[in-house]
Amino acid sequence: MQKLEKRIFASDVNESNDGLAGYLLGWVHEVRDLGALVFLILRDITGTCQLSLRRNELSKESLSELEKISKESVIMVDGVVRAEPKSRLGAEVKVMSIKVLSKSVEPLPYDVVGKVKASMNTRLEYRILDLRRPEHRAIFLIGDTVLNACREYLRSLGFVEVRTPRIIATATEGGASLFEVKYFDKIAYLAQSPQLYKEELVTIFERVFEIGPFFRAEESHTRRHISEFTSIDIEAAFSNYEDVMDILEGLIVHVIMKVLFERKRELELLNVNLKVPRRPFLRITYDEALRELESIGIKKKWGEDFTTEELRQLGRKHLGFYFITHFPTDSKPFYIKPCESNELLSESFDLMYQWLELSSGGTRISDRALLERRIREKGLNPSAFNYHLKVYDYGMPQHAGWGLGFERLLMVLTRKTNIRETILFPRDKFRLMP
RNA sequence: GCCUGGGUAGUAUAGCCAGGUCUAGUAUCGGCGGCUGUCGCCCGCCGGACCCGGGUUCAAAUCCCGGCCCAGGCGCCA
Repeated sequence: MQKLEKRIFASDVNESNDGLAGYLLGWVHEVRDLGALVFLILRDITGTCQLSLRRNELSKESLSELEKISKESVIMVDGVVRAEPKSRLGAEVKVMSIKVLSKSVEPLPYDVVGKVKASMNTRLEYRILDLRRPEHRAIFLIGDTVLNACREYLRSLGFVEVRTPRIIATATEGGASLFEVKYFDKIAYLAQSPQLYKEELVTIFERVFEIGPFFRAEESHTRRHISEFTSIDIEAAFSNYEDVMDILEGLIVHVIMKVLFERKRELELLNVNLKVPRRPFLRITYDEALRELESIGIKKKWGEDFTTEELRQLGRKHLGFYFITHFPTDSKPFYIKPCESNELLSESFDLMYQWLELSSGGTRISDRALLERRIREKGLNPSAFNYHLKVYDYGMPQHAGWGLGFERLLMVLTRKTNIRETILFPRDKFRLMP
């Protein structure tokens, strides 16, 4: 087949390109065979477009290629873009020749067009077909913009991107929920957070961030938990919880503006009407949240973390993004700094979107003696943290930071209610494949 | 870890509670045929399924027990 020199993308197939000649590459999304006239919907990275083929105008070779066509086959066609009022899209490609580059099997185990519903299990079993649906692919195109916008924003504030180990010798935040791995003749663990490393690294770079996968061996089986997730983490020297809350707010706003600008088409595909939230985000304290719950008849013992039902109630009241601050010190990990005015409270916060926890952070303890005390109070063994504690002897500035769940943020931005939809290949207690 | 619900063609479902009329219905899908403007094309014919094992019963997709698998909720967390 002779190839015209210019590749035309699906998004080029519109009225203003009437007369444009070239070739198209992509996957057969749909086939509508009317006999003498055949319509194919072609899908490429830019979207879908319609191809029209008249059997009596095709060569013998192209006709035999056309007989091989099946949904999801990879094809190449030569053709011309035509403004076409008879097509609802206003334009189509009049095909001169067609070649099947890679034939797909029939029947496919999964309906890419979406005429028939698929269960979450089927979708994940055939994830690579599931992702071919434009509205599923759109989630990850938005995700790409989110990651880019995060890097752009944090670097603009002087943060340095770092990479810390995924394979660690001991727990960072308590003993539970770690995956064991065989490490030569030793037992090691998969990191559940970069917490201690990023704190140490502020003594080198002052401001660091890391975007990467972390692992939690939680028994959770819910729509918002997976065992391998992506965390966006920052840590900043000479800063407290309020400083990093401002950064988090600014990041969310920047990300949303960027997504609105770069991913209009994807947002439309997902039918999402995204709005830039107004700053500053609402901030309520733990004690205020407790009073709000009490006013609707939920009495809660002071000191405990919120249950899911309580968060749902708070989320009903506070739509959109908001912070809950000043959690009881004992409900937080050992490295969170207690308030100087009241040691029972901590300089901590969670960023919420309605009832979903997106991020949690705070001012960290920068004094070694206090940190050791808190480790002990948490029932952990300080000697397990020897390497970390030593760092506090070498000049440790006040610092603060947070960790933001990337997939959860993506859930919020794409209005998805199951986190498995916002990660390409989810891992949970029951799923290790594909 | 605890609790709840579910498993019927490739996919998604009806049927199950109240066992027989289920030779298991429908949609999509696949095969064949027809169709020159479809756009979730349409029309006709054909094809394909009761998770596994045991039990109850004259009779089991349906009831009971065990197993496997899946979905969701709680606690915990991002």
